[in-house]
Amino acid sequence: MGRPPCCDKGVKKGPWTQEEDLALASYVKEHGPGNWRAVPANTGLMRCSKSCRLRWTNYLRPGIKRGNFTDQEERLIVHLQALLGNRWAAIASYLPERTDNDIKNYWNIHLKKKLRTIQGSGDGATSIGGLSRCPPVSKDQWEKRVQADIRMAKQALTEALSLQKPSCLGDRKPQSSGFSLTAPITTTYASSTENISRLLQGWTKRSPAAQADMVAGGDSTSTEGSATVASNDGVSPVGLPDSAFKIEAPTREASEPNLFQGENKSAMETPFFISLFETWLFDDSMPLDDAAELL
DNA sequence: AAGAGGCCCAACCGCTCGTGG
DNA sequence: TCCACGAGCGGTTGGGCCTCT
Repeated sequence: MGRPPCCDKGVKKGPWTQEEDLALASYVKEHGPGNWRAVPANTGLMRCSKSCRLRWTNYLRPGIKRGNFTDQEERLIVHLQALLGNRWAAIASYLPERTDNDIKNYWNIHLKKKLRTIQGSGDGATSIGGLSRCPPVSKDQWEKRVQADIRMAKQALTEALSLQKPSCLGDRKPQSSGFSLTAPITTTYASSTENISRLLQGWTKRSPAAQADMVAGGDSTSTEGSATVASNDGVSPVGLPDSAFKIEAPTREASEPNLFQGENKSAMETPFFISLFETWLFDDSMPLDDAAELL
């Protein structure tokens, strides 16, 4: 398996120029993302395929929001990181408009520091959502605070998603029988030629038929992670096909979130965890401790 | 004003996974 | 079943910019 042979020799490295960006964007607009290996050859870019993909995914892709993270986004990241570990692509799938790279950077630069401060002031106990579970305030106070944080995060997430497809979020409560619509969707423009073509045509509204088409059509090239991120210019999460049940998530057995780091990235075997997670994330009435117990 | 140090982001590297032959 | 290859992910780093002294 080794490294791809594309990054060896004769490839340009370093910052991208405007011309290169233009060439890449034009190519993707015409052909859609994917088949990155063909990009350098067809555009004349002296970049390796990986570099092209990265540039597109993290910078050129439409719908990327740049700049400061909002409080809600920050909290959502903290909570998701506590649950999923350093699975930035998975976390990014819950944050439309943000790339995994952005989230990763933001975590490493800002949040890690913040959490260290928080935990440093506490007893360093296991935290959920980055908040010490043994804070100096009373448990009730602390729980309320956490609930408020979660509610804000949920609101931000809901807004982000509903901006793009309100109809799909009518019932946000996850169904116990399986996966809900609030989950990250694995079919997205970033990995779908069809979607990117549509997206670049500036479509902002999709008919139910088109949405159904996307779901039914599936996307053989879609995988997970950053590719699941929808843009803010019209692409939105859609109904989830069974085949899309590939979200990366820790297994139920793992009780310590950070143990998830570096573990096998195989597809999740059961919707159980996701269901629980979403229950926790979206159910105002679920006490944090209960959720933690369940996890 | 200028140098040092820190911060931040874009990009790269190396590994793993998925898929097709 | 095995192997090769393309794609994706997470960790790390280079270097520009900003702040402090």
